[in-house]
Amino acid sequence: MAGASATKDGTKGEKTRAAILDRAVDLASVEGLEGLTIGRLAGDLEMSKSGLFRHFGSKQDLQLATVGAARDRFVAMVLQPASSAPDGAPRLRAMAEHYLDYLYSFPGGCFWGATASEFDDRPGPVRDAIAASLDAWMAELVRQADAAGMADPDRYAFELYAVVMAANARWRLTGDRRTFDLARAALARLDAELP
Amino acid sequence: MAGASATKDGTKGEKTRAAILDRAVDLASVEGLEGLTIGRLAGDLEMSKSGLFRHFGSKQDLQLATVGAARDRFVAMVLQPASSAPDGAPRLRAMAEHYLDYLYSFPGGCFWGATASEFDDRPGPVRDAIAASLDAWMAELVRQADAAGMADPDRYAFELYAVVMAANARWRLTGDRRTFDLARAALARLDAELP
DNA sequence: AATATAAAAGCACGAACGTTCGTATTCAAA
DNA sequence: TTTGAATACGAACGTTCGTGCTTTTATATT
Repeated sequence: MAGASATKDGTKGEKTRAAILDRAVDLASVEGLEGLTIGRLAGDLEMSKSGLFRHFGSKQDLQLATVGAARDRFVAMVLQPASSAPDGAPRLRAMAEHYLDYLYSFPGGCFWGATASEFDDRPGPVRDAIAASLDAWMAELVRQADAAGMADPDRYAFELYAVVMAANARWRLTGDRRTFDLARAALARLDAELP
Repeated sequence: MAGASATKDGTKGEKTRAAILDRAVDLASVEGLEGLTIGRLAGDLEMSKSGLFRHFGSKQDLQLATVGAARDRFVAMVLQPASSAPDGAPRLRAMAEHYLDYLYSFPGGCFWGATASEFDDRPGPVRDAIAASLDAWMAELVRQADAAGMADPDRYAFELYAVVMAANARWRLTGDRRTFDLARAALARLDAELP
C-alpha cells in the first residue's frame, strides 16, 4: 500500500488527475503552492473549477498531491537516472549533474526551492511532506558521501546540497545561465575533495 | 531628493512609518511579501487598515519600502559590523559570522531567502529591488574574495553565499540548530582554502 | 488660545479566493 | 434498454483581499 496513489491507472478520472498534477507542479514552481489557485489551474487545463476540485476535495489535499507528484518527478529525473552509476563518487557526480538538468523541467525553477521557503513557517501536513522529501534527498547524499569514503559525510552532503540549491536560486533571480558554470566549478572542487 | 525617504525624521508620521516597516520586514520573513497583508500588519500594530495604507498608497509601494527596510537591516547587522575587519579573509569571516547571527533577528528566517524565491518569477520593481540587494551583497563577497587573493573570486563568493543561504533554508525546514554546525564546518573548509 | 495641517479611523466597494450544491453527460454493467 | 456510478459543469455562497472616499482626532504654528 506504499504506492503513490494506489490506483489502477487508466480510468478517465485517473488520467485527468495525473494531468492536473503535472500542470500543478509546473505552476507551483512559478507561483508557489499557495499562489497555485484552483481557478487558475482549471483555466490552464480548460476545465471548470468545480470539476477540478472534485478530484481532491480541498486545496490542502491538492497541495499534498502536488508535492507527491513533484517528488515523483525528482525521483524519475534525478535519483533513478543516477542509480546506474556506482555508489560513492560517481553517484554523487551523476546526481548533481542530473539535478542541474532537471531544473529545466520547470517553468519557474526548482519546485522545492520555491515551496520549501514558502512553507517553512506554515506547520501542517504540507510542510511535513516537503520536509520529508528534502530530508530523504539529504539522507541519500549523506549515504553516498559516506560510500565515497568521506570522513565527514554530513558536511559534504550539506555543501553539495547548498551548491545546487544556490545554483537554482541565483539562476532564477539573475536569469544568467553562467550561474551554472559557477555551480559546476564549485562541484568540481567538491569532487576533487573526495579521497 | 535621492535620499531613501527624504524626510526629516522625528515627525510622528515618520516614526509610525518606521515602526510599520520594521514589523513588515519581520512579517514578510514569515509570510512572504505577498502573504504580508495590510489588514494583518495593521492588526499587529493595533491600527486601522486605512490609517496604515495612507502611508504607502499601494501594496506595491509597501512591498518596495519593506525591501528597503530589510536592506537597511542587513547593512546594519552584517556589512557595517564586519566593516571593522581588514579587507580579505578577515572580512569574509566576519561577514559570514555576522550573517548567521543576523538570522535570529527574524521570526521566520532570512528575509531574502523567503522573498527571493517568491518574486523570482514576478517581473516588476519589487523583484528588481530584491535582485539589486542580493547582487550588491554578491558583489561585495567577490570583492573581498579578490582582496583575499583568491584566483577565482566569483566561484569562491558563490560557494560562501551558497553555504550561508543553505544554512538558513535547512534550519528553517528542520528546526535543527545543528545545521549551523554543518554550515560553520563548511565555512571553515572554505576559509582554509584561502591563500 | 485659535487655527491649519498632518495622521488615523470608519465605512464601503469590487474582485478573487476556496468551497458547496444541484444538475448534466458519459459509459460500463445488468 | 435500463440503471447507476463516475466525471464534469455552472452558479452561488461567505470570506478576505486591496483600495477609495469621508470624517474625526491629534499635532504643530501663529
